[in-house]
Amino acid sequence: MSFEDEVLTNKMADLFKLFGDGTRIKILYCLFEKELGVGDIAAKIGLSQSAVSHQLKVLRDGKLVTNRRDGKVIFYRLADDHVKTIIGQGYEHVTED
Amino acid sequence: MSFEDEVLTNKMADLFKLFGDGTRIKILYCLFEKELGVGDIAAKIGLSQSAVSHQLKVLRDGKLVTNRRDGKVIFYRLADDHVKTIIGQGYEHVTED
DNA sequence: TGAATATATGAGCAGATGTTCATATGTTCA
DNA sequence: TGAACATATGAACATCTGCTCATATATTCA
Repeated sequence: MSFEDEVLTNKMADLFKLFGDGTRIKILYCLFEKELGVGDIAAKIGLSQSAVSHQLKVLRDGKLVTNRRDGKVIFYRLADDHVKTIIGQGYEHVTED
Repeated sequence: MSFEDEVLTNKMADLFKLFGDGTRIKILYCLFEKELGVGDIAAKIGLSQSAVSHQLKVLRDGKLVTNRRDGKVIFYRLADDHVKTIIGQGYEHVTED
């Protein structure tokens, strides 16, 4: 990485910004095992449907999650394995000694 | 990780928050190779001494950097290898295809 | 078609964030 | 000691963020 690459450093900052919020971390962690509907996520983390939906949009725009519709329910899942890897790194750092 | 662990998820979010700003990413990247004084960092990334100093305080409080004084200069360095690892993961994610 | 259910979205607001400007603190050296 | 240099810090300000509330959109099924 060339340090002077303003675009690249900002892209990285924008990526980490997505992980820099408790609600979004919880949403992502919810989806570690299996896809879930919006209502399920909201219930699990104890936030309103609206708040979760707004954050899911942020995560969608950031390409960290994808979704599919099945009837009335829209199921969300993690977009790729980097999400798990990055959260895993954060977890390790935070839980060290 | 127990998902319900509000404290843990917030700690993780606070960690990622540190990486979620272009200026801080640049500062951290500056320090990949060797320790640097505040003035050097400011010059490298093209920001005021004050702005850099403020962000260094944030990084210090977050335990991502440490410093030592040598005469008039205060040298900063990365606190541990997790910093490189986490930025590396972000870099990979951002530069993929 | 119309009611019920699930999700998305826009406006508004309070709190957080990052920069600048001015100034304080700390160190060296003549 | 006092001037010069390096860094830190506080206040002020504009911008960004994440939530709530109200409402729109989409789907199912009687």
